[in-house]
Amino acid sequence: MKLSRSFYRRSDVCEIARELLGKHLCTKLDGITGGMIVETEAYSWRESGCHAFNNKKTARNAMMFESGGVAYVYKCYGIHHLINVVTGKSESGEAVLIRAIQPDTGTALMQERTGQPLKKITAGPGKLTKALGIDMRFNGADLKGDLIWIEDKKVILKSSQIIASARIGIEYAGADAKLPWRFSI
DNA sequence: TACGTGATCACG
DNA sequence: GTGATCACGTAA
Repeated sequence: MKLSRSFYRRSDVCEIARELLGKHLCTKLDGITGGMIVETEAYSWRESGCHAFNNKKTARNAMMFESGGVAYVYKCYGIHHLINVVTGKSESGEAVLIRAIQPDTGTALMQERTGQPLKKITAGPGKLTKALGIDMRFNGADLKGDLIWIEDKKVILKSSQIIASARIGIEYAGADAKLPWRFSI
């Protein structure tokens, strides 16, 4: 079952980031590919690690201000596509970065796209987008559509299985870089 | 550890 | 227009 819009439109982005663990991110291009989400990070306009810090809207981050339930895709270091799930109400400027998945659907296609051993796909945010075929076409895509969606397969996680830690790659954010807004299984 | 990489944004 | 910067990946 695909996650509902009301799941995404809640106000606590950290809670949503935590609850996305164990859900399944899927895309459909040549075929369906997907896997279980095992690592996420929360971002909010209130802190300096976020593209939407201070509610500053730019061409790149505009999708972060849509109402929850769409994808925000951007290119990092000119090379890698990164995907976020936009959360909250319209104009709230919050999103969850998907950092890693555990592939389980369409694995042959994912290997073909990445040319990598399957387990390496779990390793980082730029690699999972390549495996799932995600590029700028996905920016703004509706997560209840047929191109990309997140499915609840009723995986039950104990709270002891979830680790909260500091987010990766945002040293420039000063004190906000230390917020424990990264969640992993 | 270090560096390639090019889009993006704040400045004129 | 231009230059500094960057939510990464890879090799070593």
